This record gives sequence, structure tokens and C-alpha cells, in this order.
Amino acid sequence: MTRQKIQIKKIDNIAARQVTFSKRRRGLFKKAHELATLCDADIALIVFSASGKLFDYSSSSMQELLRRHNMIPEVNNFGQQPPSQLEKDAYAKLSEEFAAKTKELKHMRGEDLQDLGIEELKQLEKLLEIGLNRVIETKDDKFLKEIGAGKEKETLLMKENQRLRNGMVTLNHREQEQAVIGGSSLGSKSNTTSSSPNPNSHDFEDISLKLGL
Amino acid sequence: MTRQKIQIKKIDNIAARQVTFSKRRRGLFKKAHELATLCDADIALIVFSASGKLFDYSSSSMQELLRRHNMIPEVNNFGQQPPSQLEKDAYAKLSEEFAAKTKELKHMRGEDLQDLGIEELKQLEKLLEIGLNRVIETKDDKFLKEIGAGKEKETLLMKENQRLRNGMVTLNHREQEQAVIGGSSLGSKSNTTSSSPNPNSHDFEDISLKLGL
DNA sequence: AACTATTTATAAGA
DNA sequence: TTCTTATAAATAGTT
Repeated sequence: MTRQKIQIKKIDNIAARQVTFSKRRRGLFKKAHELATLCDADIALIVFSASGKLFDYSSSSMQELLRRHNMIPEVNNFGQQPPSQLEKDAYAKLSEEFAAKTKELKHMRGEDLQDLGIEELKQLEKLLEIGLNRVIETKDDKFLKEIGAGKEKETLLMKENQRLRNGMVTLNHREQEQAVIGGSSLGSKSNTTSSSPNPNSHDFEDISLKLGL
Repeated sequence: MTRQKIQIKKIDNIAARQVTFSKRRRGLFKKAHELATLCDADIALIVFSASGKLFDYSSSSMQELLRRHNMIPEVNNFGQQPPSQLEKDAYAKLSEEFAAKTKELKHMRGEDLQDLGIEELKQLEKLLEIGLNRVIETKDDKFLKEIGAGKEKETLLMKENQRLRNGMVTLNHREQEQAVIGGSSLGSKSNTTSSSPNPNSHDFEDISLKLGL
């Protein structure tokens, strides 16, 4: 593909094949990672070199991915050994909780919000505001410690100032929200169209979570 | 990569994300096939789109590949282990990821922040702001739909107004933050200690953008 | 491992 | 979706 175009067929020269394997493997994994990140896709990639060495990548839990994959008719039942029923149950339970946490985390990041009702969104907003304020507070504390005594006063003032603004903002926002509700001639029809969150559902539409990976 | 270089982070625009997904998915599968062919490697590639659609490729038998993979849990595990052990490994792995998610969730709620550095706190703050804005936006949309056509205009205006204020708030906050930093006689000690608990990750150059945006 | 001349992949735009 | 096109990336052959 560069100094000269090549045919896509097995490379005869062993050394050259190994070199190409290394280069292209890196490229492939990089591309997989980019696709997963850019498009929020879940990807599992398994590569065995001709000599049997394993390389793998998974955008999230390889276990979960394979498990999901397993549930799809096309390529099902691999590695079947019936563990004990107890183990299955334990794993299934943990897996469910894992899925629920993943979903919750997505919601906090502002993703997959369509299935939430207004009440749920309000609660979520509150939660986020609280979390945000705590984070800011903690961050400011650390700033103070790093800055030291010299600029302490000024910084404290600024911090306080910031906190005030932040508080006012929140208040303003709330007021406005109320205004919107009150302004509508509908009154309290907003009865949480109750989209049941259903943490245990089998639709694994949401997975992936790349924070801190 | 072409008309303009892009950052490797989740594409916000949904349509654009889908288009990119289609294009890159094709490219990825092509590359996988080329590597398998050129270097006589065994490859299994599983991709779930964000909407849950499955795409997969395997240079040979997916079953066989996965079985082999199953037999090599982490790194070079010669000597087969009894199924129970494999199950335990899977459980342990999932459990680990579960713990990581739990911790992250705590952080987003503003708990257990002491172990985070300033840079991490900043990223977290950004993440929370983005999530909060998205939640508010979604909530507003739902309000609009419930309120109906009668008051639509006014509501839209109020919503817009609110959005503007919110935007300004964020900006103000950022400015202030910068002011605090600038005011300190310390430079910014960006440490970027990307803590990554993911056991499967391979080193890519652009890990720094993971937390992104 | 590095170096480049080319080939590929692909972001935007239509 | 598909095509086009300007550019960014990947990489084959070489050192």
C-alpha cells in the first residue's frame, strides 16, 4: 500500500509477514479503539498470530460482549460447560447490576435520556447539581492547599464569589423552570409519563463506558 | 482524517455519528480481513452499534476462536484450568469492573473525591456540566411537548432564555476558575495521571482524550 | 526502529 | 445512502 501496492494474499516471506503483522495489528487495534470512542460502539477484537500468540481488545467488558453476542442466534454457544446453577445465578445477578450501573452512569452523562420521565429528569438534574457543587468545592479546597498562604485571601474571596454566582444560577434556573410550568395552561398534567427505568431489562442497548479506562 | 483532522472523542451529532460508524466499520472489517489474509492470523471481530445492532467477522470459526480465547483468560495461561476456575475468573473480572463503575458513580455524586487530583476533578466537573446541560435540555424538550401548542411560543422563548443564561453561567464560571488559577503564583501543574483500571486496554497514543470534551 | 513514497482511509459537503 | 474530493493516516519497501 505504499512504496508499492500489494495483493491481499498470504505473505510468503516469514520475516516480512511478521513485520507486517506487527504493523497492521497495531493499526487495527487503533482503528477499533477509534470506532468505539467516536461512535459509542462496543467492540471486541481477538487476534491470534500465526504462531498462536493472543492479542485482544475490548471497548468495555469482553465478558459482557461475548455474553451478549452469545445471545444472538448467529454465533451462539461457544465454550459450553454448565457451571453450577449457583454460579450462573450469581453471575447473572452481578451482570444485571452491572448493566443497571452502566445505565445510570450514562444518564448522569446525559446519554440515553429519552426513556426517562420529567420527574426522573428533575431528580437527575438535582443529583447532578449536587455532585457538581461537591466537585467544585473539593477542587477549590485542593486549589487552596496548592496555592498556599500567600494568595489565600484573594483566592478565598474568589471562591466565595464563585460559589455565590453558582448558587444564584441554580436559583435562577429553578425560578425559570417554575415559571415555565406555571405559565402553561396545563397545570399539573405533567404526571411523569412514567417510563419505567426497569434496571433489569434485557435490552442491553446501553453498554460501554469509557471513563477512566 | 481528511477535510479536517478530528479528535477521537464521541461524536455529538447523531447523524454524523451514524455516518462515521458506517464508514469506519467498513474500514475496520476490511483491515481485519486483510490482516488475517496477509499474515495468516485468526481474527474475531464483534461490533455492537450504539443502537445495539450486531456486526461481526471471523477469519475462521467464531466458535473455535472464542473457545480458544476462553482457554486463555488473561496472559499466557498454559495448562487448562477446570471450568470452575474459568468461571471464577470471569466473575472476578466482572466484579472488578463493577467496582470501578461504582466508584465512578460515587465520584459523579460528589462522594469519595479525596483521592482525586485537581486535573481529575476538573475533568469530572466538565463531565458533570455537560451531563447537567443535556439533562436540562431533555427535560425542557419534554416540557414543551406536554405543554402543547397554546403556549408554545412563550415557552420556547423562555427556554431559549434559560439556555442562554445557562451558557453564560458556564462561561462565567470557567472564567472565574481561570482567574483563580492565573491569580495563584503557581503555574498549572497538570499531571494527567490517567488512572485506568481497564485490564484489557492496549496502549494507544491518544488515551488522553478518553475523558474528552 | 526509522524513513518516505504511495496507497488507503475518511471528514465534509453535495 | 452514495459520491466526490481534499487531506490525514497507514504502511510496503528500504536503510
